[in-house]
Amino acid sequence: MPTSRPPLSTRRVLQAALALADSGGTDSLTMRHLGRELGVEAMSLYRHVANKDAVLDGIVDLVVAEIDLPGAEEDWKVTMRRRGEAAYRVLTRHPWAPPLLMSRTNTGPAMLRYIDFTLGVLRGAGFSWKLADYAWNTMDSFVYGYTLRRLAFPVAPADYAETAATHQHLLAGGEYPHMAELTRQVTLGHHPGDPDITFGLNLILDGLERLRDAEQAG
Amino acid sequence: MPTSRPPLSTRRVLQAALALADSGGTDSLTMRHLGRELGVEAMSLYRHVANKDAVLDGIVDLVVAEIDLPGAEEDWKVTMRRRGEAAYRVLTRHPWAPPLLMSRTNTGPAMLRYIDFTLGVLRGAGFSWKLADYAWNTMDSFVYGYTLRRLAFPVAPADYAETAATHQHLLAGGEYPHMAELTRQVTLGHHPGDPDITFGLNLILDGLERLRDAEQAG
DNA sequence: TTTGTAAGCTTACGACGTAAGCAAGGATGC
DNA sequence: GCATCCTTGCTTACGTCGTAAGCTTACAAA
Repeated sequence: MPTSRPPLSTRRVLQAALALADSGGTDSLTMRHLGRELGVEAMSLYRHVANKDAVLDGIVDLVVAEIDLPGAEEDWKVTMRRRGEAAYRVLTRHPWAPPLLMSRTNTGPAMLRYIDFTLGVLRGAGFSWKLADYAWNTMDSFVYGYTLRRLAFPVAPADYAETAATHQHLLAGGEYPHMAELTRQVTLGHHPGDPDITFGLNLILDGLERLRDAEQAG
Repeated sequence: MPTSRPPLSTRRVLQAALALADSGGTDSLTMRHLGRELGVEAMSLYRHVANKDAVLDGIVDLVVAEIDLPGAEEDWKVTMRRRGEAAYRVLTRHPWAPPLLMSRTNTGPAMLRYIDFTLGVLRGAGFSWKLADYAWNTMDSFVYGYTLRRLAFPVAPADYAETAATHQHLLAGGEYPHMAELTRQVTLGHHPGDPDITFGLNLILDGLERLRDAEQAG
């Protein structure tokens, strides 16, 4: 008679799955491993989740739910920038999540809430429905794309120069002259390597503002 | 004595793998299936590729190599826009590719050539090294993010209104008022749904141009 | 002829997701 | 108090995967 354990539930299964993914990535998230973590056989999990895909969908929505929706600031651009930065922070805290988030159609409640909030902010700032829709799609394409690229190229900004130096030989053949020179610039410390996500966010937000103004003027 | 077949080679293995992925997605790309396609046992493939990851890296670079580099136009913005559109077209022709492309560190020759070309265009347009680096990173984050989102939400523009109508019930609860209204707008035909990739490309390119001008003026 | 080497084959192992059915225990109806 | 059922978790098993280890065959060089 082992120590009695709390009974399983969908919620407990998903939370354990999230913890497992956080500690070892998607590879370590197997039904058997997840069962072991909960002190249970793998097949028992199927009483509480339909299949592994349901587990993946579930933990992705748990992550999305972690994204704080900023309060409604007076300035919509500030709100939107914070929203993008918050998403980036949360997604990089769970590096296994973005590939899942983007390669499956996700309509979990947290995601819907997130989108609804965004539409509200843009409408409040005077965007037409059409432009608001374009706007959040453009923002999110960038945020997710940026996050994924950052994760797939996991060089901390501080190490960038060093890594660049290491890869110099790849570029030495003269086949990629511009990359070679760019790498040299980074190595010399003339510029810091990858842009912060704020760079792109501001670029897009400024552009959207101009489009909104043109729309209102026209 | 079966019909003699051409001998295996890394190239032939990768081409067969590409064809297999194109016809049935990543799921159907298994070593055994790939061997069968080539009239060979699975283990024979390991004479020509290190392991399955090498196959995946290889076919991703084959896809990247399909992206036409536009000729150097007089207008850098036109060139850059075409570049983004070409990438989008190629990647949607191989819908299994973007998730792979973005979730593994890729430095295949086709990718390096693609980046080098882009840097050259931007430098030719008067961008500093730093701004050119930021610029292509921002562009590509958007292009890949947009492409992935588009693939994960595979509603052809023409079907959008219909799909929206189908999902109306999800929104009827009043929990997501802005989404509900947006959906209604789409259903009424007031706007066409998802933006074309050109919308975001132009937005970003205009913003980059302004930054370059400011840089040159400063 | 001998010998070396490369290409492909055979067998096998330890994962994986999950279908099918069983066992035990608590709740419910009489 | 007893019989019933339903819930929860367990056991066993199947087909699939990537790939390690070693074998066979055939041709080229000596």
